[in-house]
Amino acid sequence: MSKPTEDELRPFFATIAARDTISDEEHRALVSAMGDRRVIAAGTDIAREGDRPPVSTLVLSGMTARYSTVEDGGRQITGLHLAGDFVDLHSFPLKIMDHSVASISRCTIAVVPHAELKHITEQFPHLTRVLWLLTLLEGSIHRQWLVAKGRLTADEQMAHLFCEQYVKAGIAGLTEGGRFALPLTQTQLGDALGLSIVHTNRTLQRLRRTRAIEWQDGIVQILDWDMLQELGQFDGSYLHLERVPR
Amino acid sequence: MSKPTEDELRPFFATIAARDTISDEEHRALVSAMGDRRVIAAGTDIAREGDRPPVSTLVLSGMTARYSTVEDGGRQITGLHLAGDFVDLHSFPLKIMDHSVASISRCTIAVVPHAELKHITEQFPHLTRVLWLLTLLEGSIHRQWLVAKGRLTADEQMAHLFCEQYVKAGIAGLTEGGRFALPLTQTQLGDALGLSIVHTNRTLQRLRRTRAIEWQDGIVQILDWDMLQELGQFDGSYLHLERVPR
DNA sequence: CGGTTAATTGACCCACTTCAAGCGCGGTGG
DNA sequence: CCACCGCGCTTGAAGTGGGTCAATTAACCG
Repeated sequence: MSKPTEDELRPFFATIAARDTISDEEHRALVSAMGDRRVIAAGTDIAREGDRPPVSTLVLSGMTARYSTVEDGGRQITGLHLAGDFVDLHSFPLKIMDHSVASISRCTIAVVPHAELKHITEQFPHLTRVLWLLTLLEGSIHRQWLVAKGRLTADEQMAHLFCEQYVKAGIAGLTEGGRFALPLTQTQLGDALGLSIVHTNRTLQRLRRTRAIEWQDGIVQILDWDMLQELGQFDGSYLHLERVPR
Repeated sequence: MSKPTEDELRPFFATIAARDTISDEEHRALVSAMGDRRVIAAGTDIAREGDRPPVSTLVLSGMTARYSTVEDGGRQITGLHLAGDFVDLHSFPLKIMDHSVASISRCTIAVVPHAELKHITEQFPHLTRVLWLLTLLEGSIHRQWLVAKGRLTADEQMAHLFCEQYVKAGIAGLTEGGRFALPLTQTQLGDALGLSIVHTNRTLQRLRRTRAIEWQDGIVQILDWDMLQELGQFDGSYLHLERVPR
């Protein structure tokens, strides 16, 4: 149990820096709002539907997913989160979780008490707008997933997801030579795409056969970014990668 | 051209009041932030993808939709908005529109300059959290649509959408005797559900045959709420209808 | 070395799409 | 006044993308 190091917080500040500049004072305010870091095993629920968490969770390393389940036992993953993502920052204004968040791999997380966030909204209006922005990026990604699920084929949708994860990892500084970690099982990938396992497997085989990507042992290697982007009709502008004063 | 009346703003304040209580001072701050009201014809774009709107738009009457288009010309509606909805409040922190918003029926709208919203974030931290909350409800609804699209059948999904629209209209005070306005064409309904027109039509016929709803001339009449809710596996908790201090 | 979980494959089925056509209605221009 | 058009809705028929069921293999693990 200890505060997260500046190094562990780098992906977080990188995701902010990709959209706006914050002052040293704002930076310090965020750092001092952090509670202790914690390591959690793969497959652990971080927050559950119906919870009223007194803290929000920042991912320092590893991958998490938000998901909901339906009556017949089906599961839909509605978001994938890596280091730098404030997975349930929205529980600060919303108060009650309307879905669950779980670790997918072993993760390091830091929690930020809602009382600290409240203090930020009272003392740092610009920083508040930046945090607000972070929660809205989520919504933007949700919309893109909706478009993909509603109007693209499974092949296009899967390519789109790989594009998105690659760009997101890049922002957080977690790519190297076109490689990044995607420690998902095919079942989980299918739950994110809203596809059956069988079809997920076959779609993935087709995608691999295009030689646009490789994916082994939880590591994706981009082989042909242009092709992948075209396959997925990917246009990253919904990720709002412009440094604009907010 | 004139400021919106208190009467026109009632649905807006009702959507807030369903989640939190705001002070008279906060109420006045919102009212005074409003710019002139405007009437726009059906089928008009209010904001377009790529725009950098200097204002956010509040719907006073009528229905609007947010949508994106894909390469083959397909359109996906990612949200439906009625009186009381702040359709592009998220453009305040995000700055750039990542999708378009259009009027579906003839609408009355009011615009709120971003400068006014900025002022609110500087002077009214609690009100800021409430506005933040409003933008997060959007995300919550997006997630629910994702779950429906990914894991429910077309019949379930359509029933779910009718449930959601009914509850949302109720919050805004726009229902009466189980009736509310839903001035969509079947094509638009299909675009919201991510279905073809033909299948939308047939799914709607099946739904009508259950006698859970009637839908004529843009007016929905709920006939059997329990059945509709069950058909759509609808649980409204994602709409966050709890008055909780934020 | 048995047990479990992830990935894979085959076979069959059905929910949803696409293509095509027809109908009713309101609007419009000659 | 009517012929014509476009749009929204509806229906039929045929095709297909993706689901379900079932079984096999491979890797890991205690």
